[in-house]
Amino acid sequence: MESNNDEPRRLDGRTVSGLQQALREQAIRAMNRGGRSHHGRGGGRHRGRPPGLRGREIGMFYRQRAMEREQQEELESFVLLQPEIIVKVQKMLSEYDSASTSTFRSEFENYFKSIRSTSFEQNMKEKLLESCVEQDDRLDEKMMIEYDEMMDNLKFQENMITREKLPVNTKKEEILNAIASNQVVLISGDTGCGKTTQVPQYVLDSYLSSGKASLCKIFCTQPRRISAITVAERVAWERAQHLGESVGYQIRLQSVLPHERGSITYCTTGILLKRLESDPLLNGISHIFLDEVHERDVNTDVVMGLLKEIISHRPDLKVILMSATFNTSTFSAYFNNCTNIEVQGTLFPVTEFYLEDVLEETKFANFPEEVQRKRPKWEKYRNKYKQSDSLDDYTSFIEPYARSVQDKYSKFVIEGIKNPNSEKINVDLLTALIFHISFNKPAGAILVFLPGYEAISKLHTSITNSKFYSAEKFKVYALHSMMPTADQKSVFSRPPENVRKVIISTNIAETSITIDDVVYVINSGKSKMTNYNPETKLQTLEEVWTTLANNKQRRGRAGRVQPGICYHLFTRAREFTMDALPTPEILRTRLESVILNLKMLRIHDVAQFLRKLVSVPDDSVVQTSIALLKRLNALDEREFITPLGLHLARLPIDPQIGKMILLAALFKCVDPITSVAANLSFKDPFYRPLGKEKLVDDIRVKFSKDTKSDHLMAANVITEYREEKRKGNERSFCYDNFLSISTLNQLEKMKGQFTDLLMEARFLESSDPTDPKNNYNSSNLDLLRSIISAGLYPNVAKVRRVKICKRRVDPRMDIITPEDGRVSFHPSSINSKQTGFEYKFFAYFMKQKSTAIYLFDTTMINPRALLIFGDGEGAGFDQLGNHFILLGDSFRFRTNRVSAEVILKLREKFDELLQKKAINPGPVDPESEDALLLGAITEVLNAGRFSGHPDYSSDEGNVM
DNA sequence: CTCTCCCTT
Repeated sequence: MESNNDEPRRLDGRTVSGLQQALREQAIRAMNRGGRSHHGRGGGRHRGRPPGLRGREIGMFYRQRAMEREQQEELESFVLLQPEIIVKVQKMLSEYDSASTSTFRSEFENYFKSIRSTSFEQNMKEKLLESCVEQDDRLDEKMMIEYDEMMDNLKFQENMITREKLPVNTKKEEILNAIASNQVVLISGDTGCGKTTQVPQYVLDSYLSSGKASLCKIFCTQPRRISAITVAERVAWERAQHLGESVGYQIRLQSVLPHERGSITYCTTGILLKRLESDPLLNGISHIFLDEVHERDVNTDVVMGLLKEIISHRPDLKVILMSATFNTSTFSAYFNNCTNIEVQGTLFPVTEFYLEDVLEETKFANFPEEVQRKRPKWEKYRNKYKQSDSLDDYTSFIEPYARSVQDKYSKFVIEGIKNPNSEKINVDLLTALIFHISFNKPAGAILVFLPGYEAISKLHTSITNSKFYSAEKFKVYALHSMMPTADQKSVFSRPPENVRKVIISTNIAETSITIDDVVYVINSGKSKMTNYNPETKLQTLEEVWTTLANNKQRRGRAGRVQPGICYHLFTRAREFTMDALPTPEILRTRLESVILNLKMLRIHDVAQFLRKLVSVPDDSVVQTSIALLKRLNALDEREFITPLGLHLARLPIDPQIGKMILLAALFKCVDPITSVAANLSFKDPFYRPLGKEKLVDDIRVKFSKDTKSDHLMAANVITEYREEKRKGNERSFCYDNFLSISTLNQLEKMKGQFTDLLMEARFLESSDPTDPKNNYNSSNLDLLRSIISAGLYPNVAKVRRVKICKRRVDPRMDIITPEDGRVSFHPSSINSKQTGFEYKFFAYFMKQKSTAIYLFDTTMINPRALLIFGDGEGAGFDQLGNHFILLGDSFRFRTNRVSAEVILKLREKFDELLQKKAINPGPVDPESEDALLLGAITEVLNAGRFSGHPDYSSDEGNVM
């Protein structure tokens, strides 16, 4: 350890130890004053400016120096352990040092070694020998009889009349022939053509009727849980059966499985991917349907890449890709130019209008002044102005188009579209158009697509405040994943006659929520999309123009019951510039989980595999993700999966959160931490109904109970929910607190799944998250914080200042991370409402840049926990001879030699313990040396709690 | 001073 080097150095004529002593005293005095400490900032001799500077240069010099100083101070903190703790912990550690090392638990070793040493190819070859499907004559006969019975069923026959009218039915024979004579077939057709419900049935029925049902086991993947269920229900209904006979579904934590053979299972793509981990050849499955491949979600892209390899080892496996009708050549080309059968026909025709038509029809001419304010120079440094096009650009873009249509439209329309503000979302225009339709067009619901919460909120207010609005004549719904309406049935119900239903929605209504009675669609042409910037390593959420594919999908939502109308609120000129398709998700996201899961499949050269996907992610993103996995110790230097990595890969959760629940098992605080993990990996149980934002924020703060933690707030919510449920009170509890029952139930189920898996991996002895055996430390708040930070590490931020403003409700905060500089708590985080903190450090999971870099969920952390559970290049002396200890690449803590020694030793030993536990999983025996180590860690953490003892508390400094 | 969306035997 560097700090062991006690070689005295001379600095300004003082000995190192003397200077240290002086600095320490100065630091302690500063802390006693309760202010921000300015300890150890060079002596007066160094303050002078270089000679020869003049005028402005002098100012620049001081400004520069102040900035540098501030920057260093931002990242520097102070930590000292109490002497009595040091003695105690050193004693514990010396006993621990003599302890024996651990060996592999044998069954785990075999499994681990097979994963590291075999390849994906080899594994498939081995699995091929294990099983093959054999025809079962008796089963075939039994199922043929059942099939005949089904065909005689009147209900089945009645349903068949409707089924035969579906467009896909015209291609039934062609499809069956293509599947029979090709291993891979692409079927394309638009919404409503019937491909999802019918094609798997065509295949199944052909096997049933030819007496080969035992050779048919169909899986059909869906990108969404809901569609897997609803499609399965629909298909069972068409067959006049119940779910669980020839049709079933499987989604996470919920399934109704059909008969083992001669059946169709609708499942999510994630389920198939998980199954591939243990069953890479999909043994027993005869047909895989991949539905909605055009959506290009990560899972579908990865499954396509895997299937491409699998089919050569499974010549009897049939793969059927199903897609909308755009971009089909991409998929066909990907599978060696496979046959593409295109199904013509869809729902009802939809007439399209564009902004210029809408202006003409509504006579709307009221766009804001077109002249853009000449910007002061400094504004170009502010993000929000950066991406807006200049007026000149817009003019040269719209002029040619405006000229080409000037004879077809009124002058005010041409002037309107020449105004660049006509491309911004205009609530007045939207409101005018909605009332125009309502009062002048035949009955039918109106669906408005807007980018996000803010626009929905504004339009909702504008409509309901309008003089044309009345509650008797209108039923207005806002649809957003965070609003209760998205979970309720009311939005589907048809309103009484003469009542106009208006739905204002995000793109949730593009695919996830289908409202049948929509006849009018208003497409703002905007949507929000996350992106990942490999250079800044930041996830962003940006408002973007929709693509032609989005427009088509939105348009189609108007034609489900009758011919419809779609109003696009952009010009035909703008449409011409729009992209054909959205960027595939795999190009917009981080890849840690994908990579770890590929490693589980024994694909060692992940980068090479990813290069074979339909869309190849940027290599720098792959490398960044691998680097993080190495840092988490999930991969070793040669990028092989480690024992820890293997445990993390088996958990259905991000590796960082997986690490958190493994630690919770070791530290016996399973209930709250699995709550945190479920919450982070699924979704927030709080609704945010329109107009209730402040109320919900207050309730969140109430649930946080002064923990200064969004994570523990969520854990408190789950605990209280469970308690209320026990009393039979859950409905009113959820209603009063804007909570989603279905989300809370799913979170509870996920917790159970985590503990099941932890027990299976032998980290726990009880699979009940609430079992006292799993929760000896669950009320130790500081420990809970530490486990959260250990999991989320290296996601650390530091609050430098909290300033209470008279004019604002929430205080202003000065927060930084080493990678990003200035960041902010997201306004929905309970910590954005706090007026002071006991510690300056915060762990976060989600960081996203929109109008600022926001941390969405944060927990205040004892910096000692970060030092023990984090990483860094150790410790040493700075130029002034002060001891310091490093956290990560940038944070630096001033300390003394013994404190540094103890902390680094704990860090090292804890890493060892985790690795030891990974190869020999098991709970920590309270009598063992491991318990001694955990005890020592707990000791240091507890002693570091803010205790009103400023001499020895760590760098909490009571940020105010 | 704010919240596209989806998912894991």
